Amino acid sequence: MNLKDLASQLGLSPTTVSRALNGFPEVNEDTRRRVAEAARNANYRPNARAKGLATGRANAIGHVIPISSRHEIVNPIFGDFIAGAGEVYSRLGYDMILSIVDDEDQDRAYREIRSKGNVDGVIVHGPAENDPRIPLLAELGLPFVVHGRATGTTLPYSWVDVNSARAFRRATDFLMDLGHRRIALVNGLEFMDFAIRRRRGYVEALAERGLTADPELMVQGEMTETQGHNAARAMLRLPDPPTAFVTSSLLSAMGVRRAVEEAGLVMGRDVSIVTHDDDLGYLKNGDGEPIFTATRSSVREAGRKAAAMLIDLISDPAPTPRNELLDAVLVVGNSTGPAPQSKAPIGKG
Amino acid sequence: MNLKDLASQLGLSPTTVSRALNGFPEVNEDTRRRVAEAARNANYRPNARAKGLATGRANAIGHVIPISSRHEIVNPIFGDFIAGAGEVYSRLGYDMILSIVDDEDQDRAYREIRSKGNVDGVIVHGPAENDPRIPLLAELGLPFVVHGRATGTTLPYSWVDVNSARAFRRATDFLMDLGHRRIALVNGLEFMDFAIRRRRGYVEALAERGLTADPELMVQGEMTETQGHNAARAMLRLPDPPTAFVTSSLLSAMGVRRAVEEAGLVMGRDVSIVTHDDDLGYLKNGDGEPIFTATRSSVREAGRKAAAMLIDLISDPAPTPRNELLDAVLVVGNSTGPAPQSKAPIGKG
DNA sequence: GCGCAAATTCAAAGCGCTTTGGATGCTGCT
DNA sequence: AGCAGCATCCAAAGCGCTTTGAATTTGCGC
Repeated sequence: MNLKDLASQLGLSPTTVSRALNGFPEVNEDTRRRVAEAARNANYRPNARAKGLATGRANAIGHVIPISSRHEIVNPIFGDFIAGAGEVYSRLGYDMILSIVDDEDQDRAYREIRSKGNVDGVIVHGPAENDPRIPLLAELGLPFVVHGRATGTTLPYSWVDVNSARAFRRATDFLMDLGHRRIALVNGLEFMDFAIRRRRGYVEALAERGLTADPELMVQGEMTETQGHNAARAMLRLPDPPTAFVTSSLLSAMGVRRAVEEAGLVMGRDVSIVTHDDDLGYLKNGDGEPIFTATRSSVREAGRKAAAMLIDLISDPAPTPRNELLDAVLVVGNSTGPAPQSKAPIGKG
Repeated sequence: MNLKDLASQLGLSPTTVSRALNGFPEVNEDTRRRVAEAARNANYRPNARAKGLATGRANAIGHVIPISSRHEIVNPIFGDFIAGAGEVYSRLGYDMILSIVDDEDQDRAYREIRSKGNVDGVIVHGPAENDPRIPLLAELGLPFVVHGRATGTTLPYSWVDVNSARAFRRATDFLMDLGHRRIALVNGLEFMDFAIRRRRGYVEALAERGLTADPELMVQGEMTETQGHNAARAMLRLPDPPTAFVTSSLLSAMGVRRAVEEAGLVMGRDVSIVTHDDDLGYLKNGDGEPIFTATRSSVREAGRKAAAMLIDLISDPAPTPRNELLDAVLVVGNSTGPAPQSKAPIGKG
């Protein structure tokens, strides 16, 4: 069932039917009703490709997921981001096109997307420092919104990001207020922009109180349970072990907790943990009362915001870069408590 | 830069250029080379919409992700499945179109997809018992492959699935071989097909040794850390607590472990755990030696298989249903050991 | 009853590609 | 020389929609 069929079935021209369905003013209200009803009955849906060809708009947004051996980006947060964005897309009649692209092929992939013309814009995931995709997309003239920011980029561009530095500064401050001085950082890979900012927030908070970050207490890596476990186990064996941890993900925090318990210590009493929590659908920080004290910011919400921003950008004839900085809230759970009195570890002065 | 431009730039007709690029035989090899080179230099890429319109094929596969209040399917395994499928798509020149659709709208969504004509086929995710999508898609004549199966469906259809029943039978057998008799099941939601099969495998294994499944030792729910924790905590307080757990996901298993440790018990000695492990990129069951004894089957691999199967199905003019049953392997980690001698719990019985 | 503007409707072109059904030239054979 | 057969190439139609420009109808003031 196509436009022509529908039109001839109604005894109208395709022109009129098209206009009736697309809400143009120059069509009689009676006719419009008739058309709408016939379309509904016939279960008519305009062919997306033809529509796209005719209008020049694809009504679709692209997401390019880099995948590589360097870092496994089949990221737990990706699903939630997509879900948030998807809500907006389906509400506004957009399709979402996903491309899984090898890291080295990114340049080619974006150019191809551009010339294939099946999307009106793209969302950039997981920006790194000086991310080359930003100048590339600007050059290609393809509208885009970055989920995160890219330190070092001078070009203006649109983004939605969490105030990572601020979140980690608050987390660190919170621990210092509780008397902690040896605070470890279990971070994501530090070529990723968010990880850079988180470390900065952590380092600055320490510095403000005259402390310097101890390299032995900072690790970076894939944010997995194992990472947290390995890092914490090693650190807790140091001569002067940390009394608190700041971690970049709930999974890492869970790993830290396991190491804490294996060491015969009690979380929230002997060792405190503050984690960042992306508030994922399937990885909740407890239902109701939080398990971990955390800086929380919903990735799904970020997905919604980014999608809405991009569509806004696309429909604006002379778009100027937009951006939105989301603040994480600090929720207090059972993983934090006052620093243990420094009955200094045995054997230490 | 479009076909016409490229053609006139080469002094050829669009027809010839099209044929040259698409590998038709009736074009001179010299011409073909010239065309190919010019296309490369101009960074020419055929417009996907126009091509689709002309050929009637979309060169895209749809994935409809149901999202609902009933169950949060922003599923941790989804990302990995997509990654696997995406590899195949990009290799074969297909796009992946994701639709996030409200549960109640599924019927409408599939019909819409059908008539919008922007995909050549779809992958069905998370089939439930008697899943209505299967007859619907068959009726619509839209090629599809199911990730999983749908108990109760009589129509033949194509699927890729893990032998869940067998995996859980083996897991249960393994524990019984170690002497366990009180074995709990922490399962996914039992309107999902995989959960039904897992329970069946578990129940059958018990029955084969003359045991009947104790309803008190079976729970179903979202497979989260909290679920595992809550379930295990409750069960470990029973007068006759389980000595072993079979869980449906690594996250649940992590929750069970936490409850075990909170109860002052040792995993692998006092309480054994076998879990199913989807071998996700960011949620590894240890690196190298497994943490948990597990039935392991890569969801990413399943994604690859399903994608390849669907494309195969699409290109076959008279497709007959295909299917592929993957077997999970049992990997032995540190979470299992002989059942403790029944020096019944202190203060009990 | 006439002219003009507003309200409706339509025919046809065009989006960028593929594909059908010829053209055109050339070779080799009779 | 004449023709079949092959290798190449091309013009034009068509995919299903939107949109431009024009035609037709209607309403209204005089």
